[in-house]
Amino acid sequence: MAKTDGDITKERILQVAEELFAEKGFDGTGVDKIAKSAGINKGSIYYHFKDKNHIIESLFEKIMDEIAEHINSASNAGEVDHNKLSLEDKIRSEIRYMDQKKKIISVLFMETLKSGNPTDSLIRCMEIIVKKELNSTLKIDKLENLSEDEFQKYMIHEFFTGIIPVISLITLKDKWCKYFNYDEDKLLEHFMEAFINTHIKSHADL
Amino acid sequence: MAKTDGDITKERILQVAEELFAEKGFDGTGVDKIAKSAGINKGSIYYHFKDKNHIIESLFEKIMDEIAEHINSASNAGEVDHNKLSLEDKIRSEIRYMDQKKKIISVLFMETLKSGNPTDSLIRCMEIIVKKELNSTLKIDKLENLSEDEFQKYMIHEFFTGIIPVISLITLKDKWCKYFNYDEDKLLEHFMEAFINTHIKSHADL
Amino acid sequence: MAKTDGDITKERILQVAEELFAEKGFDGTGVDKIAKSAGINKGSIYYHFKDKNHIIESLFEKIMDEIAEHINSASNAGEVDHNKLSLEDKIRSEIRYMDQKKKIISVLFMETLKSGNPTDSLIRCMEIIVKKELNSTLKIDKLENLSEDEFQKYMIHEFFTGIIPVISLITLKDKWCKYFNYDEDKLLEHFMEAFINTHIKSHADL
Amino acid sequence: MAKTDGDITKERILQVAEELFAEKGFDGTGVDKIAKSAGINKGSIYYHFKDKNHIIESLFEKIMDEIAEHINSASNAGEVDHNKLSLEDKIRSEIRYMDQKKKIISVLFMETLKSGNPTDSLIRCMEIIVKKELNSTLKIDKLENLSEDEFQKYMIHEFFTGIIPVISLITLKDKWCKYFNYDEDKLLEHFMEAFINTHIKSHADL
DNA sequence: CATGAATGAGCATTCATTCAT
DNA sequence: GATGAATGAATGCTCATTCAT
Repeated sequence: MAKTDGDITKERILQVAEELFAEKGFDGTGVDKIAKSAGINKGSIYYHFKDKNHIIESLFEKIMDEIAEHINSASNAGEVDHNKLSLEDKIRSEIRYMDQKKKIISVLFMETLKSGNPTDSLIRCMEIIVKKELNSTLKIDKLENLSEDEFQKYMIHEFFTGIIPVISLITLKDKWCKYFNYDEDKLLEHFMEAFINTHIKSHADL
Repeated sequence: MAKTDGDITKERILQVAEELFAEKGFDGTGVDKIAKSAGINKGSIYYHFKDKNHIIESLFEKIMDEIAEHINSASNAGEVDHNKLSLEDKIRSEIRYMDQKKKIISVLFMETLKSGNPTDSLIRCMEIIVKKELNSTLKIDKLENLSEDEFQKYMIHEFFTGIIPVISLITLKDKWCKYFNYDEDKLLEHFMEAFINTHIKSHADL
Repeated sequence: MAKTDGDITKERILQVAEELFAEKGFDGTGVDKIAKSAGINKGSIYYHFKDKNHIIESLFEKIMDEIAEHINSASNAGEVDHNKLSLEDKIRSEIRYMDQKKKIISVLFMETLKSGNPTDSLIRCMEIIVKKELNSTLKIDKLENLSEDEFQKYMIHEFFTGIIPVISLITLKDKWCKYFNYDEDKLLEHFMEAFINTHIKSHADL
Repeated sequence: MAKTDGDITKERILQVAEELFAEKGFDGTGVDKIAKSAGINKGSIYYHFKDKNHIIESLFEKIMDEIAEHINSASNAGEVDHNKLSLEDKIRSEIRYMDQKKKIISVLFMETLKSGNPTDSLIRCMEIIVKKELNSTLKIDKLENLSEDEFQKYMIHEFFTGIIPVISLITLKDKWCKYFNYDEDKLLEHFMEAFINTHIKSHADL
C-alpha cells in the first residue's frame, strides 16, 4: 500500500491541475503548463491519465469521495465531540472545511455552468451533502420514504438557500474582498449572520 | 442614429458569442466558431472587435447597462402598475427577467470564478442590483449615510442569500431538471417557497 | 498642374510608407499601418496604388528621378558655385544630400539584399550616380567608348569603395552612434578622413 | 556530447531558416515555409525555438561565435602557414571565407538596416573582426591604450572602407553580375584592385 | 475620391496527443 | 515510469485586397 513514485507523480499532477484549473479554468489551462508547474515531463501526464479530461474527472471523483468521507466521519466522530458544538460553530467548521476545497469547488462550479457540457458534478456532489444533511435534519428513518416532490422540496431548499450561498461565499470571497477592499473576517461574520437569519432560521420551520 | 450594416454584424457577433460562451465557456469557444455560427468571415470579427477579450467585455458592458436600465425603468414605470403586484409576483417577474439573461449571467459567473482572472463583473453587476434593492428596502434617503460595515452587512445579506440563489437557480435549473428528471415548473415553485421562507422572510427583520 | 486632393493623399501615402518601410522593412509594414499613419482610409490606398508593391515601386522611381535630377542640377547649377567648393566640401555636401534620402536608401538596400527578389534598384540607382561621377572624373567624351571591362573596372571601383561606404555611413550611423555611444559629428569627421585617404586619394591615380 | 535527434533537427531548422531569410528576408519568410523546407512539422520548430525571433537570434549568435573562432584560429594556425601568404592572398582568402557566410551576413545586414529594430548585430559582429584586425595592424600591445577617439578613428576607417566594401561585394555580387551580365571572377578581380588601391594602400599610412 | 465593411488566405503560435527510447 | 521529440489540428490574429456606397 506504500506510495510508489508513480503515485506521487500522479498526485502532484492532480494537485497542480486543481490549482491551475481554478485559476484559469479547464479550457484555459494547457497540459504543457500542468507539466511545467508539476516539474515533470508532459508525456508523463499521458502515462497517468488517458487524456486531459481524465484529469478533471479524477479531480471530481476525488472531491466526491472526500466529501462523502468527510460527512460520514463527521457524523461518526461526532455524537460526542461534534454535538457539543453550537449550531453556529458547526456551520463555521463546515465553511472552514469547504474553504480548503475551494479550488476544486470553483472548477466544479465553472464546468457545471457550461450548458453544452454534460457535467453535472456540482449537483451530484452537493446532492451527497444535502442528502446527508436532510438525513440528520429530518427525523425520518429513510429518505426513500419521501415522495419525489417532498424530496425535491427539501433538496431544492437546502441546495439553493443552504449550499449555494456557502459555496458562493467560499469561491467569491477573495474577489469580493478585493473589489470592496473589505476585510475577509468581517465578510465572514456578516455572512454568518445573514445565513443564520435566512437558511438556518428556516430549519426551525421544517 | 440608424443602424448601419456594421452595427448589425456587430450585434450578431455579440449574440452568437453570448450563446456559445454560455455553452462552452469563453476559452472553450473559438473565434472561428463564432464566425461560422454568425455566418460571417472570421476577419470580420476583428474588424469589429480588437480581440477576443473585447467581445466578452462588450457583452459584460451590455448586460450591465441593460440591468441598470431595467432597474430604473422598473421603479419608474412602477408606482402604479408595479406596486399592485404582490411581493411574490414581483419576485417571479424578476426571475423571469433574469431568465432571459441567463446565458450572459452564466458567462459572468464562470469568468468571475476564475481566480487568476481580474474579472469581477459578476460582483460589479450584482452590486447595481443590490444597491437598488437596498434603496427601496431601506427607508433611508441616502445609501451614503450608511457606515461601510452597515453597507457591507446589507450588501452581503442581499448578495449571498438573495441574488446568488436566484442566479444559481437560473443558471443551474436546466441541469437540475435533467439530472433529477424533474419538472422545471415544480422546481420553480419549490424554489419560490424556499426563497420566501429564507431571504424574503428575513427582510421583515430589517 | 495644381495639386488635387488626390495628389496630396498620394504623396502622404508615399511619405508615410517610406518612413515605415525604413523602420520595419517592406514585409514588416502592413497596409493597415500605412493608412492609419497617413490618417486615411485603407481603401484609399488601393485607389492610388494598384497593390502594395506599387507603393514601393513608386518610391523607387521617385528616388531615382530625384537623384538623376539632383546630379544634373548639381553639374549645371555648378560651374561657378559648385566648382568653388573644395573637394572635401563637395563630398560633405553630397553626404548631406544623401542623408535626406536615407530612409528610402535603406529600403532600397534591404530589398536589394534579398536574393530571392528581382529587385536590383540599389544597383540601378547607384549606377546613375556612378556614371555621372565617371563622366566628370574621366576626361573622356563618351562613356560608351570604354570597353566593357574598363567600364566595369571604374564602376566597381566607384560603387564598392565610393558609393557603398557613403550609403552605409548614412544608413548605419544612427545605430553606430547608439551602439558605441559616440557623437554623430565626430563619426562624420572620422569617416571623411578615412574616405579621403582611401577612395578620394585613389582618384588621383586614375 | 553526441548529437541527439533534436540537435540535428535544430540545426536543420537553422540551416533552412538562414537560406530562406536570405532569400526573402525575415518578415517575408513564414514559419510554415521553414518547416516545409526542413521537412519537419511546424510545431517542431516551436519545440526547439520559443518563437520566430529566437531562430534569427540563434543564427546571429552562431555567426558571431564562428567569426570569433575563425579569427582566433586564423591568427594561431598562422605564423607559419598564414604569414607565407601574400597580403593579396590573405584578402582573397578572407573574401572566400566571408562568401561562405554570405547568407547570414545578408540577413544581418537587412535587419540592421531597419531603424525600428534594436538589432545592431551587424555592427557588433563586425566589431569583433575590426578589433582583431586593429590588433594585428597596429603595433600596440593593448587596444585599451587607445583613446576613445583614436579607437573610433581606426574602427570607422576599417569598418566603412574595409569591411563594408567586402560584405557589400559578397552580398551584392550575384545581383551585380546578373544586372550587368558580367562575370563573377572578373568582378572579383576588379574589386580586388579597387580594394587594394583604397583600403589596403591606406594601411601603409597608419 | 474616400469610407466602412467584408473576405479568405495566411500568419505566428499553442494545443492535445503519441511514441520510440 | 519518465523523457525528448514530434505531429497535425486548431488557436487567435493579421494580411493584402475588394467593393458597394
